[in-house]
Amino acid sequence: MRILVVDDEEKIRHVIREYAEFEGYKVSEAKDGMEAISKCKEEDFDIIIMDIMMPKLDGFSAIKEIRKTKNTPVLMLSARGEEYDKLFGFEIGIDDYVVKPFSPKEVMARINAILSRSNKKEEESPTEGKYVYKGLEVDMLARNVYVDGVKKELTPKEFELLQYLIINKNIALSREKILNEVWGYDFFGEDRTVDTHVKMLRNSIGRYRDNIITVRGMGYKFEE
Amino acid sequence: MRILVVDDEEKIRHVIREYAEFEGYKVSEAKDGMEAISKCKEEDFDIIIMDIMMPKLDGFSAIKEIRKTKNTPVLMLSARGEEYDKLFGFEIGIDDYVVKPFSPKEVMARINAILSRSNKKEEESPTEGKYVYKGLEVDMLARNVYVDGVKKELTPKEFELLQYLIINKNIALSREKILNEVWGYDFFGEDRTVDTHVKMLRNSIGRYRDNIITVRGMGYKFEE
DNA sequence: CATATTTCTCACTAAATTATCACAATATTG
DNA sequence: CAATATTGTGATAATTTAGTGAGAAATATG
Repeated sequence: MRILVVDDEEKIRHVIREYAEFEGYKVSEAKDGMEAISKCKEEDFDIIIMDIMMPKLDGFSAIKEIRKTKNTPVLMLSARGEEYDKLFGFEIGIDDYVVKPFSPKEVMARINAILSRSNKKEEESPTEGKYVYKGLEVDMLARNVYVDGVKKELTPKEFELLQYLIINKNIALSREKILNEVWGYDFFGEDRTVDTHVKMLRNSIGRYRDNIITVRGMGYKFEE
Repeated sequence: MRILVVDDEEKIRHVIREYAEFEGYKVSEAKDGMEAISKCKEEDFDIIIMDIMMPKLDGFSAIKEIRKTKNTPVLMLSARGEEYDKLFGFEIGIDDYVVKPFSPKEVMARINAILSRSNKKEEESPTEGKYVYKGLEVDMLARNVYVDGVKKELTPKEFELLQYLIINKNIALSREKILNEVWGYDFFGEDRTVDTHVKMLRNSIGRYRDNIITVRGMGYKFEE
């Protein structure tokens, strides 16, 4: 089950993500209406959680646009009072709405309610559990890395980079994509930064350094 | 599974009873807050369905009173608009709510959702019994902590934090997640508060302080 | 309702991490 | 092979993060 959370506040997105992931949903985020539309073009979601007031493009307009091609259920978020009346008069179908500040439990209950109407089943994401390749062991939950039985202390970025490479093992990843996924869309630095972190990561994983392959002209990949 | 339906309208109570009994629940009724309180003293319910506006004692106050001794999940009923704002600002956890007029099916779906969630949680968390690691003994029921045989007096938060870390041992927990689970979703304070409590907890558990590992850029974990 | 305890925030410090740069090394191309 | 493009890497400055003591605020206790 995939959820798209659209809100300009990082904290809101995060809290919904936390709860939704706990219940086994796969969560994507967008920080405004424009981003929501493009994410919906890339991927099919089972439900969209959408704030009304956002920079660039507001929630109503975004839904209007998305609904031209898809019929994804929508749960609206709104600040107290804000647009309250419009919501009910809105000509496009909203499946439910919640007023901020909300309790995450409530939102989850509503998400579950909407989704149970159109039920499906989901898969396990490889982000959890342990990845083991020869003497390289990466515990995604505990955030531990062992090389031939020896625990290695990785910095947060090193770990997240390794995690991302492993999740996408055997796939060549551009620096840009790596920056977007590991650093976040709000990072506006050099793409050579990736190189430096790959260097450090390689140093941290000893003889498995060679499993991080340089893809010339593009970026890197982890190869088994 | 026992349900308590609290509403001053006989018709409402009746329709919920019909549906709930059909699904195998045992249903009790109360027609106002006072009656609800006394019924809860007599018997333990698995869930309470409670209207807000009622004669004698309203739903909020009744829940407040009941929650002093029990932690029964609550599904609130409310007329549209009525007390809407209060519901969200309500300091006592409501598990869900439904706006009248409602469809009985929807109410049943929500009841089932709440109950399956609360059952799950009990199974997953070994909150009962004792946790022993070397000379560290944590009695979850008695809320006692012994370090090498010496009893340590922890503050409530210290204990709950330790308990949560132990229940999730070997899992890296973000500050945010810790706040959500230990402090509750209605806590909107600093996430550095966790740090301070970790500091105090570490001081309280003597040589086992090192088992509470700092996960840089993320939070903490308890490691055996 | 005064006192004690607990909880939370803040400010400061020390330490770790990160990003960038410059240059070296290596690969690619004509 | 020389010229060019691309990646590797050491050094370092800037930034971020966690530990902590002090004290305010909230809560519990008698």
